[in-house]
Amino acid sequence: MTSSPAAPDPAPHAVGARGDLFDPLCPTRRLLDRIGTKWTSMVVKVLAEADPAEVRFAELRRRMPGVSQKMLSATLQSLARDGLVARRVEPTVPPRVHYRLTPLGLSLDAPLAAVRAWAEQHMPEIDRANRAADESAADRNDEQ
Amino acid sequence: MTSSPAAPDPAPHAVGARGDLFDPLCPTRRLLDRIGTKWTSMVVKVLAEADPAEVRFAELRRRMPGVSQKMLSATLQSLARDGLVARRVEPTVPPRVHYRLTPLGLSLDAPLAAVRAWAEQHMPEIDRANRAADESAADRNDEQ
DNA sequence: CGGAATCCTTTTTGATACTG
DNA sequence: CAGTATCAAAAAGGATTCCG
Repeated sequence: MTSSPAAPDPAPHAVGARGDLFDPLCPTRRLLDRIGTKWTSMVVKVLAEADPAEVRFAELRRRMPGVSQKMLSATLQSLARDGLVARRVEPTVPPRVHYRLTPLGLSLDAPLAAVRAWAEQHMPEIDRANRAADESAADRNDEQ
Repeated sequence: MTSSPAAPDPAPHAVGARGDLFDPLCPTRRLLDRIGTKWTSMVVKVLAEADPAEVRFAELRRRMPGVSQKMLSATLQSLARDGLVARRVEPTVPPRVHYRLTPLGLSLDAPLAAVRAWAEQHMPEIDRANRAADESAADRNDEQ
């Protein structure tokens, strides 16, 4: 991925690694680099569906089985930097940190939901295609 | 990414690296792992917009500045395996290979177009948010 | 509690060279 | 032309430890 959500990007405005020699780093690519980031779109989904819109870190983690706190933290920072989630810290003695989607983040949920819907509808077909491809490969190995 | 589109995946049906101990590897995640793959969604876009629906490898490459032929090849293989693109080989002496979207692949373009549209509409906001975040960071460094 | 920092491993990507 | 193979670099991800 071009932009790194995990690392606090030392040179935030240096768009391409070696500069934008080629494509103008189209917004779509940049966005997909972000939402492709393993946990990003899940955070958006979970927050979009959260009923009290604000969710605490630990609770968020509980709702996303498999995230390490490092990745969740990095993902949330990245989303906050992008203005998609808002962070609120209660200055209590063990601090309580709440996250929620901004209006911008919420608006992203719509197109993502479309992708989700497509995935749920068509992944079986993709799986079938994969099995078919595997079989053909096996056939080619058998034919002698 | 969980599934590797570049490498011909030695164990195609082993969904999770350590098994699906947690989430059932929801279809959405699996799909996003694929379309997050740097070039996948661009191939879908380019092929969806191609007027003769079929495009040759070299032409495809020309339309996607920055792809290495290795990655384009890997991406196309992955998409073909998933049943999203069809491959047609003319058995001429230098072979001509054409790619086109399958109906399934074409149907994926719709949700992806929604994401693209969102990106083009809102990336300026995201950029603004990033600049704001950078400034705050700079401020925090200046205050002594 | 919510992280930040560090270390280490796996995956991904790109350059380059070679082939049917 | 359309790849494959190989190698090296980089990025992502996870585990662990430490801190306010």
